[in-house]
Amino acid sequence: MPQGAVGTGLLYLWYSKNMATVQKRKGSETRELILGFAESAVLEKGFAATSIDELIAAVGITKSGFFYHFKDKSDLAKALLRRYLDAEDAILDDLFGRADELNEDPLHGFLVGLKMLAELLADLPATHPGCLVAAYCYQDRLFDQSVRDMNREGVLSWRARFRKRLDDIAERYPPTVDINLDDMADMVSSLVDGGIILSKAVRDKGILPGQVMLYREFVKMVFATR
Amino acid sequence: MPQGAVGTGLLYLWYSKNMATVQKRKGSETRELILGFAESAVLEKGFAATSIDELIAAVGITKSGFFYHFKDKSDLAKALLRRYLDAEDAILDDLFGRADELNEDPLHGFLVGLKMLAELLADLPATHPGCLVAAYCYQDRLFDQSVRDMNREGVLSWRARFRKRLDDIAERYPPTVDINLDDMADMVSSLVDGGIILSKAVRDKGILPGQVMLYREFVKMVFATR
DNA sequence: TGTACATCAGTGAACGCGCGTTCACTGATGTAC
DNA sequence: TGTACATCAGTGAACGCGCGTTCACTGATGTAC
Repeated sequence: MPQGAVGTGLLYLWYSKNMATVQKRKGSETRELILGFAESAVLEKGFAATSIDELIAAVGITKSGFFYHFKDKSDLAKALLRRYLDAEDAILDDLFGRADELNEDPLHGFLVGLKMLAELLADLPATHPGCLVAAYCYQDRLFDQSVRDMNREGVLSWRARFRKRLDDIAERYPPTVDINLDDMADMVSSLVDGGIILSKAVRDKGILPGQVMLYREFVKMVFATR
Repeated sequence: MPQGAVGTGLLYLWYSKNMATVQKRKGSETRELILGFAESAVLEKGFAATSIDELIAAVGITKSGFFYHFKDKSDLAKALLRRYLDAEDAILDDLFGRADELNEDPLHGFLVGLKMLAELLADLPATHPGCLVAAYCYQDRLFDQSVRDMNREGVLSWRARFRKRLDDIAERYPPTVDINLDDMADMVSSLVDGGIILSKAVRDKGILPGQVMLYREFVKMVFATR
């Protein structure tokens, strides 16, 4: 989820280092640059308002150069989401993987992971740049079915990821209340996506990590050892 | 928040009744029609992709007719958000007002209100059409400062609304855990905005009310009478 | 080691369409006297 | 009750700019023999 900021940040860094000296780039590097600028533009203005002209101006190629990398604009949309979903997955795999290594109890591992997630979110330099899934949701009609399906699968993969953890926890710590674990898994996505919106709207980057910490509190109460 | 659906639905109804027989409309009715079509278009495709042409085609006036009602497109954006925020406020006032009448205990009143909110959301004919605040957040750069400020105030008014309730509850039922009540008030917005996104992405209208009911569970646990 | 050809990563010019905005004008209804 | 004027709710035509897309072409690098 924080990939927006991290990825974009790295790209800018790369850009200032490698572009200052004019030199031949590899095609895949240009493609990555386009995707990087496109992602932050889409999160700030939406897909329709992000023009190919502004992307090529930022990257320093001509329009035909763009169409060498993407067959049309909707191909860009697809590549953007694919890249975003993969990056998100990698970050969560890494983060919760590290949390698990530190702790073999499923509940404690999850709580540590949530804390690390909140800290990662709190350490972003500015407010979270946004979630592409959310952005695409609110521009649904712009995309074809394959993109909408990717978006759906993205959400469902988060559900599956956290549902699995909750199942492992529930096995050892029976819930103190009657609760739907799919809903509780979805709650992570809800609070992150909702928290991003609140942080952006209020312009207070603390709100998002605060919401994650509240979820952590909720988990502790649901699986409290009485 | 459900105003999107409810409002739009009513407008369509009005439209089919009153527009079938060609007759002179009052200007304010035309304006409302424009706003209704614009709102659902913006929630489906974003503001930039919503053209004045499509709105006037839907309403049945010429382009100049549009500019009689709105001085430019950004004036439409402003009117859209103003109307949305007011409608949302009215709905919440009404809903929690009714819940309070049924119950004088602040905790029980809140729990009843949350239940009613979840039911209202569950009873929508389709997935929730979306929250304009969230849509605008993800198209930030399209709007001027006054619109961004309206969005901010919208979120903060939800915080104040629910914070007040939580304070009243906490006075009678001391929280069982150490918790930031501002964050807990924001959680309603988070879960509603996040839940809308999940419901839209997964195309399952049950997710949103499910998230509200989880919040209700959380409130019960935080203010549990031991 | 040299040459032939293929692939990669683009360039440059042109295209037409849709967009938001402006301007002079209008016909029906409302109001003042 | 009749007339003069104002306001309301639009119309019609034109504007230029920016957009996504296409097409024929190119110069540098990689690969086969």
